[in-house]
Amino acid sequence: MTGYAPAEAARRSGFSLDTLRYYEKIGLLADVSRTSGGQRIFTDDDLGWLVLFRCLRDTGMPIAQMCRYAQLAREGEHTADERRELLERHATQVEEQMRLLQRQYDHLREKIRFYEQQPASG
Amino acid sequence: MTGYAPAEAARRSGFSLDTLRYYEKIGLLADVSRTSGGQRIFTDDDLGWLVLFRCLRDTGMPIAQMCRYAQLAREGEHTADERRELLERHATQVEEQMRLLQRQYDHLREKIRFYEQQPASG
DNA sequence: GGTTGACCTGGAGCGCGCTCCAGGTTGGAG
DNA sequence: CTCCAACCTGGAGCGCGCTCCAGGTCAACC
Repeated sequence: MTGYAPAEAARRSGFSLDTLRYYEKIGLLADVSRTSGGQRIFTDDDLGWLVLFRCLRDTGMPIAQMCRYAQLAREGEHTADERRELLERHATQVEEQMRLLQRQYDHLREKIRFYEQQPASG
Repeated sequence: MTGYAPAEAARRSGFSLDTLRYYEKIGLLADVSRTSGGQRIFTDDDLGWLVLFRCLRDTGMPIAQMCRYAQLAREGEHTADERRELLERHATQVEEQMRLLQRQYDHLREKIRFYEQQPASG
C-alpha cells in the first residue's frame, strides 16, 4: 500500500490536480486518505479507480453515470450484477460510437481524396 | 436547385432549428437565401455543407475550425491546398481518437469479463 | 379574411466538465 | 529554524455548443 502525493497521482492518472480534487468533491472518488496535516495521499486502490475513470471518460461516459457506478461499488457485492449491466450498456453505446466514428472518418477520407483529384469545390 | 423549409433542412441534416440559426449567426453557414418575408430557404448546396459539418462535428472538430474551413472555401479555389491540409490534419487526429477509443473499449470489455468470472471487486 | 402553425430576431440561460483564484497551511530540504 | 514549493479550502468563472424565451411576423389553408 504505497502512497502517492497529489502531483504524482495526477501524473500517473492523467487527470489534473484540480480534477482530482473535483472528483473527490462530487463524491466520485471517496475516502481519499490524508496526512495529519490534511494533505491527500492516494493509494494504489485510488489509482485503480482513476484508471477506470479515465477509461470511462475516454469512452464518453457522463460523470453522473460514473458516480452511480462508484456508489454501487461502495454498497457492496450485491450490486455486482447492476454494475456489470451498467458497463455492458455503456460498452454497447461505445460500439455504436465507434461505428459512427468509422463511418464519418470514411466520409472525411473520401472528401480528401476528392480534393486530391480535382482541386475545386467546397 | 430545390428549396427546403427550415424544418425540412433540420430533419435532413440532423441539426436542430436553433442550431441551424446558430450556425448562420456565427458565420459558419453563410448567405442562406430567404423568402420576400424573410423566412429561410435552404438549398441543396446548403444541405451539402450541413452534411459536411455533421461529419466534422461527429469526428470532434471544434466549431472554430469548421468556421476557418468554411471561410477558406468562400475565399476561392486558391485556398484548396490549405483546406485539404486542414482536413488531412483532422483525419490524422481522428485516427488517433479511434485508436484510443478502441484501446479503452478493450479495457472496458476486459473489466466486464472480469465481472462475469468472479463476482467481486470494484 | 381569419386562423394557426411554422417561422423570425436578439439576447439570456444552461449543462457539462472542469479550471482558476485568493488566502492560508504543510512539510521536506538546507 | 527558515524557506518555499506543494498543498489546502470554498467558491467563482470559463469555454463550448447549443437551447430556450418573449414577443412579434409570415404564409398556407379553410
